[in-house]
Amino acid sequence: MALLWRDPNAEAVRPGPKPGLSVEAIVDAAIAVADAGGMAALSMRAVGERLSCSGMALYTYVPGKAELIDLMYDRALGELPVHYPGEDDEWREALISWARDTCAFYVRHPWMLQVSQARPVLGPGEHRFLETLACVLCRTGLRPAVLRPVVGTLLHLVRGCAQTIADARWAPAVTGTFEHEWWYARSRLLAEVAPDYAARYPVLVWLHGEDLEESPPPGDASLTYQETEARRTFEAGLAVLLDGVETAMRRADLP
Amino acid sequence: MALLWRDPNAEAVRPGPKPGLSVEAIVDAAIAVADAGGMAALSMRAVGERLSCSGMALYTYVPGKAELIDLMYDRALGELPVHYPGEDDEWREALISWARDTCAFYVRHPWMLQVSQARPVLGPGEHRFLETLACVLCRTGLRPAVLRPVVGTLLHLVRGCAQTIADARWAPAVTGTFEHEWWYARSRLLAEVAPDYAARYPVLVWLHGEDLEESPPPGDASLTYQETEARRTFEAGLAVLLDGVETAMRRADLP
DNA sequence: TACGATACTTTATGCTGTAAGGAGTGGCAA
DNA sequence: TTGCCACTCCTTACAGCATAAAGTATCGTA
Repeated sequence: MALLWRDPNAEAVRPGPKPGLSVEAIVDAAIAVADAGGMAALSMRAVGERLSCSGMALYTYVPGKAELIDLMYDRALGELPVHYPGEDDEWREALISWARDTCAFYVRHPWMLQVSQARPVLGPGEHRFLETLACVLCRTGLRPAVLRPVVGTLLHLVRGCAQTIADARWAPAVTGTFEHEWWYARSRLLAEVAPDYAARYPVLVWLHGEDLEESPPPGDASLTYQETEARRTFEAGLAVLLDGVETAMRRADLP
Repeated sequence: MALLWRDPNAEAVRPGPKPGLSVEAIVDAAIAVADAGGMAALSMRAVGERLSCSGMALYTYVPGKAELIDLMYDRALGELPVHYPGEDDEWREALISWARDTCAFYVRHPWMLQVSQARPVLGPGEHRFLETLACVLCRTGLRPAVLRPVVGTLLHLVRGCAQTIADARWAPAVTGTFEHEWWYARSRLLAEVAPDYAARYPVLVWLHGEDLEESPPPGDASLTYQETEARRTFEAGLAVLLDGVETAMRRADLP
């Protein structure tokens, strides 16, 4: 896709009325729409409205919605940092920083998680993004064949956690109820409809402690229980994963 | 949601014409539609067509599309196995079996991955599913506080890999091109549009070897390159993660 | 000045979920 | 037996979606 790799400065003088818009402006507006209302709110009309023109006007600059989404995807990735400095033996700290930045990024732009990876976008933004991760990972000294699955696993963890956090934040807006109200109503309904709960799911009850029955535990009051739990999963899961990478390094006789 | 926990055998005799449909039949038909055409093809009219009735007839049995999706989600989870036998010290094998079954399940029903987790469904199917995983994990002897993030991380890995595999399988149907054609066209385009590729992304080139330039490596010919890579990520990523769990067990002075 | 390319609009088509209202069915009380 | 009415299912309608097609306004250039 030539649009992805186009040079924004190359402008040809052509007959006809001056363009009132630009691909850049359209992509930015589309990102703003998707950030505010999610992928579901991203319609050509909505983007056009933000730019004070009809939805059809966009088709002059962009072939269709699919291509616009590709452009949004690649452009948004550009806001991520590129360098994670540090010595080779500090790869773990760098990787944790990378993961936190990337997770926060996906939470900021949850619609990114709904872009199909069926045919990777292959734009400069995605390449830059993967190059950054590869740079950090190659400090471990592991071979490409070992690192490649680690790349995928890290991405799955980061994206999964970001998805959960984003879902938790959207929930009140979508369902119209706050978490504690919903939680209270559901647990009461559950006790009514499945009175033998503790007997049917003993291990689950053990695993979650009393969470399903009592109110959310104290913590950062600005975060929902779901989000707190998702962040715990992120930090602890990342630590477990990196422990596994260290095991692989030990097996390969690396420091 | 009482519909989720309803007893299918409890039938009340009521006036009026005999119902020609049932919630079960509708949910099954909806699952079949979504399996065949993805979440995008799941419309009330499409489900009605499969049952030889209008889309509006479904509203007699189900309050709306959202509730139907919840029912589909919970019912589909019922087809997963519940028991993963073995001694306590064979938890690793059991967990790998669980992960493979679950990944294959999500690949069979990719629409499951698009069901929002904003407000968990809380039906019997989901509880059974999580109880199964908890049963396998508690064999490690680790404490709930340690295991809970492992549950989340495992789910993220399995779902992420399944998503990638499902995307790879859908790609030809959606884009109309086979993987090798698409790959060939894109790499030619890439070389044209970014001639300095190897200089701009040196570490990425190192990480992927010559993948971006040569044809897919030999392997199971029935699988696409993308899917092969996704399966490698799954197996190797799972191994790394379980190595990390073993590290945690060693720290806790467990066998 | 006239041409023709470009920018943008309006209109139309066929999808979507679902609200509203109408027609037919059949168990039960009178 | 008759009438009632809860119930099932249908048709119609509406707003919103992507986008194809056609029409109009603008402006560099011959």
